[in-house]
Amino acid sequence: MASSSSRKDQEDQLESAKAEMGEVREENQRLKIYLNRIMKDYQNLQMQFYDIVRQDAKKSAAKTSNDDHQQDIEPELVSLTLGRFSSDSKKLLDDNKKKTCSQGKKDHEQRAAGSNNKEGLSLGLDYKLEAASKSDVDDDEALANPSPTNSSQEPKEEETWPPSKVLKTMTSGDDEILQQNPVKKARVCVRARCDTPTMNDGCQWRKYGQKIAKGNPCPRAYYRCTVAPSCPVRKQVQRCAEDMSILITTYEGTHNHPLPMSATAMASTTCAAASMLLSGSSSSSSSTANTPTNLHGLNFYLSDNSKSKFYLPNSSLSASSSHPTITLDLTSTPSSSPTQFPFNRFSSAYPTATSRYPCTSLSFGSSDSNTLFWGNANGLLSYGNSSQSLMKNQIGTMENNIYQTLMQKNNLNPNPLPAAHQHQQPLQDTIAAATKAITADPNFQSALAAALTSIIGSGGGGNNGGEGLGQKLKWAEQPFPVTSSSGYSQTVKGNVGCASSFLNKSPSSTTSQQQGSMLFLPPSLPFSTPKSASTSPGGDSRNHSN
DNA sequence: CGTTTTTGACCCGCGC
DNA sequence: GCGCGGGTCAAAAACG
Repeated sequence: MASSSSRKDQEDQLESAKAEMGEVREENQRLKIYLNRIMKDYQNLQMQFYDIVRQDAKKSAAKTSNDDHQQDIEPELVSLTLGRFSSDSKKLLDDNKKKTCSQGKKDHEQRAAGSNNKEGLSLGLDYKLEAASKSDVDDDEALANPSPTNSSQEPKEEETWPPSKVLKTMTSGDDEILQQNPVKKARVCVRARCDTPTMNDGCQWRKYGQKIAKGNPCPRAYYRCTVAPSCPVRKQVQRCAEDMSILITTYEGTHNHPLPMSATAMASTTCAAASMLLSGSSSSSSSTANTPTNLHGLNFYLSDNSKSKFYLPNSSLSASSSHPTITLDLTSTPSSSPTQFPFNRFSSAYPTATSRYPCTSLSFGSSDSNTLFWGNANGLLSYGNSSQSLMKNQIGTMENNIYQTLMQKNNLNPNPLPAAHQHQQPLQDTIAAATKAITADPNFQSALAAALTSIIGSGGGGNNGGEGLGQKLKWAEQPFPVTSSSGYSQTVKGNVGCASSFLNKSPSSTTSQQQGSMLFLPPSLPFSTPKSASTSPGGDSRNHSN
C-alpha cells in the first residue's frame, strides 16, 4: 500500500526535479551567454588598457630616470609602471606554487623598466619598489611605501610579511633590514556611506583595538583579518567626523590566503587603487614639478615636493598619514555627473607639501544615496531603493561581479587574454588590469557600463526581482567557502553592515600576490562546478551576506 | 567552552 | 630628552 503512494511521490519528485533541472539549465545557458559577452567586452577593454599602460610606462620610465635624485629624499621609488608588483615575497610563501609567480617576478623585474606587469596584482598593490638603496623591500611594504628610506620598520608585521625576507634575500641580502619593515605600507582608504559599524567586505575580521584619534570624536577601530591566522591584512574603521554617515575604512596589507569570492571584489578594487597609487607615485616621481601625467586617462600631477603625490581633481584628502594612501571615495560626489559611472572617478588629493606621501583619492562618485548597496553579501543588489543612486550602486556591484566572473572564467578557460603569459599571471593580470582600467579609464568605464547595461537588459528578468542580475551577482560571490581557519565558524560575522562587494581589500602587503592568485583560483564557478554550486546554497552563501 | 570584543597598558615614531 | 599620538598587546569580560 504504502509502496504505491511512495512511488507516486517519487515520480512527482522526479518530474519536478527534472523540471527544475531544465530551468537551471536554461538559466545556465543564459548566464554563459552573458559571460561570453562580458568577456568579449572585457578583452577589448583590456587591450585598450594595455596599450595605454604601455605608453604610460614608457613615458614614466623615461621620466623616472631623470629624477632619481629625488629618491634620496623620499623613498618612494617605486618603479614606474603601474601595477607592477614586486613580489618577491611570493617566493617565500610558496615557491612551489608559485613557480609561475616567480617567473612572473623575474619577468617583472626585467620588465620593470618598461612594462607593467600585471601579474601581480593580487592585491594589486605590490609594486616593487626600487629603493635606491634597498631595492628589495618587501612587496608588501613596498606597496605600502615607496620609501625605503625608513628602515625602521616595524616588527609587528613580522608574521605577516614574511615575504619581505625572501625578497631581501633575493636582492641584496640584507635580510635583516628587509625583514623589518623598511617602509610603511601603502594603504587604501575607502570612504562610503554606511550605517553599520563596518562595511561588509566579505572577509572575516577580528577587532584588536580601538582608539580615539585626535581630530575625531568617533573612535577608530582596528581589525585584523582572521580568515587565515597569519594574514597580515589589517583595517581601520572610523566614522568621518564631519559626516557621521560616512564610514572610512582603511586597508593595509595583502591577504596571504584565498579570499571568499565576496571579498574578492573589494580586494580587486583595492588593488587597483593601490596600483594606481603606485603607478601614480612612480609617475610622479619621475615627473618633475607639476607636470601632469596622464595615467590611464587620468591626470596626475606631481608636485615636486613630494614626489609621490599625485593629484587629481576633486579630492579630498588626508595627507596626514605617513603611509602612502589611496582614497576611494564611494560617497557621493555631487559634482560628478550622474550619468557617469560611479566608478572611476579620481579625485586627487593634494597632500600638503609636508606630508611625505601622497594621498590619492579615487572618487567613485557613486550616488549620494545614503545607503550603498554593494551587492555583496546578500548577494545582490537590492533594488529597492531609490533611484538613480541605486542604479549606480548596482552598477558598481555589477562591475565587481564582473570582475569576479571574468576571473572565474579565466580559471576555467585558459586565458582569454592575449597578454597573459601564465595562468596565474593572467588571472592576476586580469584583475589588476580590469580594476585599473576601470578605475582609470573613462572609456573603459563606459564600455563596462555598456556591457553591464546590456547584461542587465538582457538578463533580464528584471521583473522578478531581477533574478537574472541577482543571480549573476550571486554566483560571483558565493562560491568560495571562506573559512580556512579552523576556529572561526562565523564567516563574515561581524561585518554585516554595508556590503561592499566591490571594494576589496588588499592593499599593500606583499603577500598579496598569493592572494591574488588564490583568489581567483577558487574555482568556484558556480555554474560549472557542481561542488561549489551545491555548497553555496547551503551555509556559505549566507555568509556573504551577513 | 571557544571565540570575539573590550579596554587599559605598553611600545614606538615623530616633532619640539 | 620629553611629550604626544598612533598602533598593538593581552588580560578580562562578553557572547553564542
